Amino acid sequence: MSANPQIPRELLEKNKPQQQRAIQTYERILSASAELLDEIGVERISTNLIAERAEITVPALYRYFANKYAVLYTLGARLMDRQNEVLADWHQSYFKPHQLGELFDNLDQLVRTTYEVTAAQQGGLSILSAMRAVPILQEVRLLSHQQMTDWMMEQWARHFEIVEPERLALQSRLSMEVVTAAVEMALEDPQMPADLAIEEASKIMVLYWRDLISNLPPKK
Amino acid sequence: MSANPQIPRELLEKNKPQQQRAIQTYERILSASAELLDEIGVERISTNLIAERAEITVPALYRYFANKYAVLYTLGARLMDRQNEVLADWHQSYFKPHQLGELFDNLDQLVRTTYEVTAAQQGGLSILSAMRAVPILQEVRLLSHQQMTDWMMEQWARHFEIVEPERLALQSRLSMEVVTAAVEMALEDPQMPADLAIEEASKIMVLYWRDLISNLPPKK
DNA sequence: TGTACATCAGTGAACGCGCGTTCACTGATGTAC
DNA sequence: TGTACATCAGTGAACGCGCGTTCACTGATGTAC
Repeated sequence: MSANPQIPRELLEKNKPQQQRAIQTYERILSASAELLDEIGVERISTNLIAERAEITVPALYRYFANKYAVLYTLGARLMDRQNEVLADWHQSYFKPHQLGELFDNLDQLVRTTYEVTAAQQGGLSILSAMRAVPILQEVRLLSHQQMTDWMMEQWARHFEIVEPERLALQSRLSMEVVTAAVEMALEDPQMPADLAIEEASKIMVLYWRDLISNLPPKK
Repeated sequence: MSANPQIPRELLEKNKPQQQRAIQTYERILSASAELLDEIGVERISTNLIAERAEITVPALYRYFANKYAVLYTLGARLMDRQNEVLADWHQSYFKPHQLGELFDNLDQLVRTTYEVTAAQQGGLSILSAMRAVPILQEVRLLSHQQMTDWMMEQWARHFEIVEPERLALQSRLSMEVVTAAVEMALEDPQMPADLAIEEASKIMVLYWRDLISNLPPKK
């Protein structure tokens, strides 16, 4: 999990679970929290309810987490890490500077996998919205997106002459937000046809990035 | 304010403020709530804090609102209405079936005005995130977006032969989400250059909608 | 293999506090004649 | 213009409850010899 120096210390873990039994307890806390986030939202969740759902007592929760927000932080960081891993893997597979067509042909895979990873994480959508709604958690998402933007910039700068780095940074960042928005839209509205949403989001991204490279000189 | 039949009755208003003094109280409640949402988030806000900030007693709040969520609902509905009004006005001004170039030339105005309306509403960003995070409020945003999607569809269907209505519906809906995502991104990250974000979001929309009409037959 | 000890994991009971909401009320404003 | 009455607006005090967190503890697991 990404241990970032800019995250307040009280959100980080207290005792790490060491024995088998403890790891199970730890995971049950996270899993119960994810369930409750979906059911009642971040605004009604409580350590009492989490402990009850996880079938432990409250002080057991405080053995591994400094407070309520540390639990939510851990869920959030996990989801961010998974989403970022999807992006990095995809880049690894399809970013070939002399054959950018490959990138575009497989953009839908990136969107689809991001969707699937988020859908697969218990309470994924609720975790995302909790990260936006709770001030102390807002930085988690922000930092994660900023880091990924920087990373993407590097990939491009390695092979192309970047004329307007600020604009490329924004394009990268905005792309992450657009994909996330499409995924959230597909997940939150039960009537929404997910496949079509993924398809259309991919189309947007292809148009947007094709437009960029149409005037991007390769590095001499 | 949009009085929608699908919104639970307990969110709707109790006594409407009638006298001058009462209207002031009512507005002070909303304004205090918006401030607190920004400062501590939806998860820590309480009727006690709202009343204190608004310099009234708690039962005065309960005169006009059935409960805590009704206050948040009112803030949310106001913001949605303003955003929707921006979209409708803009359509009114620039949607000319035989000169679609006008639409594209002025797309940045739509994004910019949406940004400004959201930035101008006290606590705008926090209200948006609260609507996503609290289950009972989720429907407000969803219904509002669905209604606006339908309305947009109508505008297009009046002048063009819609071959794939489901896809156009999704394109309309996704466009709203993308613009909202860009606006939220610009508002939530203090380092973000808002102008550039607006510019890029507009570019995405132009590319996306140009691509659509390039193969859209006019109505015979 | 047994046992003494150290460390890890989880519990029972309690705390003070702020929460959302309601009640019976007083005070302010508007209106009919 | 005055006054009696109706309606609107806001208050003081109280309620029971679940909240987040901590304490001193018992029990389970691992390890050294």
